[in-house]
Amino acid sequence: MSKAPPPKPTDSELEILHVLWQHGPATVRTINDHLSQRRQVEVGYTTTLKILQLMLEKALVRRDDTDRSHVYRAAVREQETQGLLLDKFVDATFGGSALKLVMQALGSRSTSADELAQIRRLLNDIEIQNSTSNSDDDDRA
Amino acid sequence: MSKAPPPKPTDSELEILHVLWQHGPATVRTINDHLSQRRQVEVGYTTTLKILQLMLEKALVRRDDTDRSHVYRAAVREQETQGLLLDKFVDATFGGSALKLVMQALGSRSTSADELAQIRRLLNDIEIQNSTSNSDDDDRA
DNA sequence: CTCATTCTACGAAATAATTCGTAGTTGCTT
DNA sequence: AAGCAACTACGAATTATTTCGTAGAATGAG
Repeated sequence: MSKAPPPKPTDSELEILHVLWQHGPATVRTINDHLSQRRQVEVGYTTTLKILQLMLEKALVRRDDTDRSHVYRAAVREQETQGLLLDKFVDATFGGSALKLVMQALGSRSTSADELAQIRRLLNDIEIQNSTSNSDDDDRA
Repeated sequence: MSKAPPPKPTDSELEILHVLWQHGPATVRTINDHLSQRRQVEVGYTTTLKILQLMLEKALVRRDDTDRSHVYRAAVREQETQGLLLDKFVDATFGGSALKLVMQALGSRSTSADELAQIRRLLNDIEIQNSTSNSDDDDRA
């Protein structure tokens, strides 16, 4: 019983994870540069450092401190983390209904024909999965 | 230029808004009872009161203080609020891609055939809207 | 070697959210 | 009228997050 699952990252932590997911392992300097670019206001170097140190304690990142400039890398997967956050968000905001979420996401927003097509494809895949895994669940397309 | 848009509600505030959206205007006592039921741990009465007072300042609720027990009601609409929260969430978690959000929501989750059908219907509606509002935008299905 | 630069560690301030205790008021019951 | 119960207002403790300054160690240039 030693493994606590990594906790929900905060907003700042998530921003850093995005950088790591996109660019791979990086030093504080590099991460801070990316962060400063994406923002209107610069981020202090030690701010980024501090957050990374906290993330290390929370096991959201790992670090290689062989060199003087430590190299951090994400310790949680992008999809899993997004899934975790999504679960909480759906519960808090849509009372647990993923359907409502999807309706809201598609409804109040301009979605391109391309995206709609992709979603359609996904729906097909899911229905195929459902019917093959569940032999008698036979709804026609 | 006096109207600031109501700010993003916090988690607790959202929980209270859910109660108000579902049950309509209510006293602190009533709201607190609902909250306590949905939780494993009871919520202190004054905790709920305090949050409602803050929500009043933020203009997330209005209150009728005619009677000694003030009656609170939501001052923001459910759909608009959910849309606001969704926007921020999509930005923070999926880099602004609603598509990724929908894929994740549908993909890593068991969605019933019924829900899938509803989403299909929604997709159809959207495509119809797209093609009728935009005369020359004629993409075949 | 000495100095300037770059790095880590850490303390601490600022802000926000959540929680609850206490004081004081109002209204009802006996 | 006296007392009890319920209500509002408000201060304050607690926790989490974000921010940054400063100290001290390591590195590299001259």
